[in-house]
Parts: sequence; C-alpha cells; structure tokens
Amino acid sequence: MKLQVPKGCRDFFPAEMAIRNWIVDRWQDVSVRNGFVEYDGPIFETLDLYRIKSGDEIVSQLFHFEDRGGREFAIRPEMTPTLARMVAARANSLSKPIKWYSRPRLCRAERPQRGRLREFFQWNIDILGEESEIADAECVFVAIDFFRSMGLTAEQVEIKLNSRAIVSSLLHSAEIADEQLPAVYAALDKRDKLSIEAFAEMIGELGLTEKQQDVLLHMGEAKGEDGFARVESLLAGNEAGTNHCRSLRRVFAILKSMGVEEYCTYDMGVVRGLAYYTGMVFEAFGKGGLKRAICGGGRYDRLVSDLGGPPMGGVGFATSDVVVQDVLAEFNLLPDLSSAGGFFVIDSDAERFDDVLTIVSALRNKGINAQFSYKRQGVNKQFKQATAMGAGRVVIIESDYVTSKAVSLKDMKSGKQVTINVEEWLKNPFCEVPE
RNA sequence: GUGAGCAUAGCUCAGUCGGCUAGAGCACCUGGUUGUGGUCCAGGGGGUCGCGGGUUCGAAUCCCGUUGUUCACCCCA
Repeated sequence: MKLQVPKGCRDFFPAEMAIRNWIVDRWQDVSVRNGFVEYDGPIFETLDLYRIKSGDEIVSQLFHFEDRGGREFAIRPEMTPTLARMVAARANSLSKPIKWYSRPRLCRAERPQRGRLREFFQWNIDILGEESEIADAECVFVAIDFFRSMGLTAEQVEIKLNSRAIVSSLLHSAEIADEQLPAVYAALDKRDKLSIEAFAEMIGELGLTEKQQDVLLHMGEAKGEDGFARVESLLAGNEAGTNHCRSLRRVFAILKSMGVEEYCTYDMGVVRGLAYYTGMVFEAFGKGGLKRAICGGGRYDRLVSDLGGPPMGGVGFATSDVVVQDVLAEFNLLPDLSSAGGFFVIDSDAERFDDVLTIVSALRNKGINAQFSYKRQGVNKQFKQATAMGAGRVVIIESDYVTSKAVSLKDMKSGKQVTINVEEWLKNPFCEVPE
C-alpha cells in the first residue's frame, strides 16, 4: 500500500515551507504596520456555529465529527463565525475600532481545483465597530499594501470596488422585491463569468418583468469612472441611492489620498455571492491569465448581531496562500529562498577540526547561523557543501592557525576573500570583505 | 455531488501496431582532481511502470474497477 498525502492537502518540504512562511510573514508584516493585532481561535468549533449562519447545507461541505459524548464539531472552514463569537463575547470591553487579523489554517470538504484545496491558510483582516468609509478604505488599502509588499504592481493586479447598497438602490428603483435580492445578487456575481446569452437565460428564470431583466442585463456594464457617473445619474432622484454613491466616492477619495488609486476601479459587476454584505464590496484580480479573484471582502453591518452579538458594523477581507502563490508564480515573483545566508566554517587541515567547533560555537553564541561539515575532507568538497547549504560566508581556518590565528573570510555572493585575525574578525563577523 | 483528461525513478519526461534483465537529463550518494563553491572527471544507489482484477504463451503498453491528480460545473464561507 502506498501511503500518500490526503486528497487536496499538501506536504511542505523545506522549499515549500520557506515559501509558505514568506507569504505568511508578509501577511503579518502588513497587518502589523497597518495597526492590526492578531487573534486566533480553536482549530475546530461546534458544528452549530456554522449551522446558524449557513444552515444544514453547510454540513456536507465541511469536515465534522462527534466526540465520545455525541457532541458535534467541525474543523473550521472559515474564520468569520469565530471572529464574530469572540467579538460578541467582549464587545463592550474592546476599544473601538477593533482592528484584528488572523492567519488560520482552514479545511473544507470540497473537490480540489485550481486555487482551491481542502486545506489551506487564509489571511483575514477585519475592522469592527467603525461604520465610516475610512474603515472601508483602510481595508482596501491593506490589501493593496500587501500586493505592493510582494512586488505586484497596478499593471498586474487591480481592485474592483462596488457597493451593495448602490446595487440595492438600483434594484429597488426597478421595483425588484427584497425577497428576490439574494438570487439577483447571486446572478449578478456570475455575470462576468458567463456569456451574455447564458446570463440573460439565468436572469430570465428569476421571475422578473421584461423591464427588470433589461435593467439587470445592462447593470454590470457600468465600469470605471464613466460607469460610475452613469449609475449616479440613474439614481439622481433617489435620496438613499445618491447618499450611497457619495459614500463610495468618499472611499475612492481616501484611497487617492493614500496614493493607491491606480490600483482601484469602479465595477458594477462585483457584488459578491455572499448574503451578508451590506455596503462596499471589493475583489482583487490578477490582470494575467488567472480569472479567479485573489481576494475579496466588504462591509457587513448585520453579521455580528446575526450571530448573537450586539449591533456592530464591520468590514473585512480574506485571501488564501493558494491563490497568492498562483498569482506570484504567474508573474514570476516567487522569491528565491534557497540561500540561508549563514556562515560555514572550513578546516584546511583535519587537525584544525577542534578550532572549527570552537569558532562555530562562538558564532552560534552570538545568535548567528553557523554550520560545518561532519566529514573531514578537502577544501573543495567542503565548499561544495557550503554552497549546497546556502551559506552566505565561508570561514577557512588556515593551516598555520595555531601560531597565526589567521582565518580567511569569503563572501560567497561577491566571491571576495580576505585573511584576518580571528579575534579581530569575531568582534564583527559581518564586516566588509574588500577585494 | 457531476463530467472529461492524465498517472513510468525525488523532479521533467522517453519508451505502445503487447515480446529479451524498463531508459535519459537533473537531483542524490561515493571516489578523484591532494586549499576555494555555485560552471571538472569517474562510478553508484533508486522504479513490483499509482493500486487491484481481467484478456494473453507473454502487459508499462489492451479492457474493467479503484485511488490520486488536472480542468470545468455545483458550491464558494
């Protein structure tokens, strides 16, 4: 029997682990510099936590189990219910705005496909207790800050913004009933993935009038500044709709002040399939061959109270290590992490091995990465090993070391080498290596 | 959950009208070149050809099933 990694899961050998850590570290750096603090919850939750939000249908899509007492649990498939539960538990004692991030490992019992595995890491950014557009804009900014931290330019990714509130105003003015909105949102969310005929057929099945269908048919076409202006004129006589437009304008204005407007565009086609969004929504897309959204999020002003908490608005987004890696690979931006950059100490003579151990230990005591060969062999072979281990600097203990105390320090990247007194060098192991 | 393609060494792949002990490059290990690597030379280990069954004198090669994987759908938290 061949033992293999479970379907849709990954082994992380050192090379893959280095990339995963690099991505997760970017998540952490970006979160912290934008003023977010980290939280976490249990790896599994009671099954009811997910039933409340999504109904029984969700059960087939997650990994669940019973303990010996018959209590039902599920490995967490998302972070939002945990977040809402935690925030609700201490809602009154947390200072606002609550700016939290998390990097949970999640599992979903789905069939794997591109950008979607059964086990993955997700980055969650949320701002709660702040209803203004400033929080909306800051969320978008954090996503862009992350893209920039990985080297993704505005030519490579874009963020499409819209507002559920604006969409809902448009639908109301077309006299589409509230109970039809979820189905209409779901249809609009798919518009850009379908041919115009398929989309027409889809909305034809929603039980709408010809005129209403016509509105939907043309709605998603509104893109960019021109599209936004057209939406504004459509809602000119609608006070609520006009306010929603003004609100989204404000988000764009803040993003412009933060210097990231080149990444952002208006797109009526983005509405998000999820039921709980109430205001601004956004999705990021790679401009290359990948069509899948890289990250997505929006404002959810009723979610916390729906999950048993106090009335508290929130805005947030999430992305996963899987899609991030796909996008980076597409633009050839995955970093070369093969070089550890530490020291490798070589003896020019097996008699000097004790001195290798002494110097390695001196470096390690300073907290510096230092390695050596387990085998007493020629300088050539030791150099090969140093290269294989990704050493940044090689230290050669000279054969007359006993009397001269001389070591040679070689920078592996530049190829430059200098001979120096060992005590002198250990005062500053990273000293410049001249020609 | 539905449909289709793929499945040969760690990796990328050769190898089919079914036929001698299944190959290459890279990677890995060993030795040499008796003090300088990433870009030398020689040798070596490693695969029951995803797994199970069938057809056949004989299957990596044909058929069925199964598992994994890829792509799309459902779903997308």
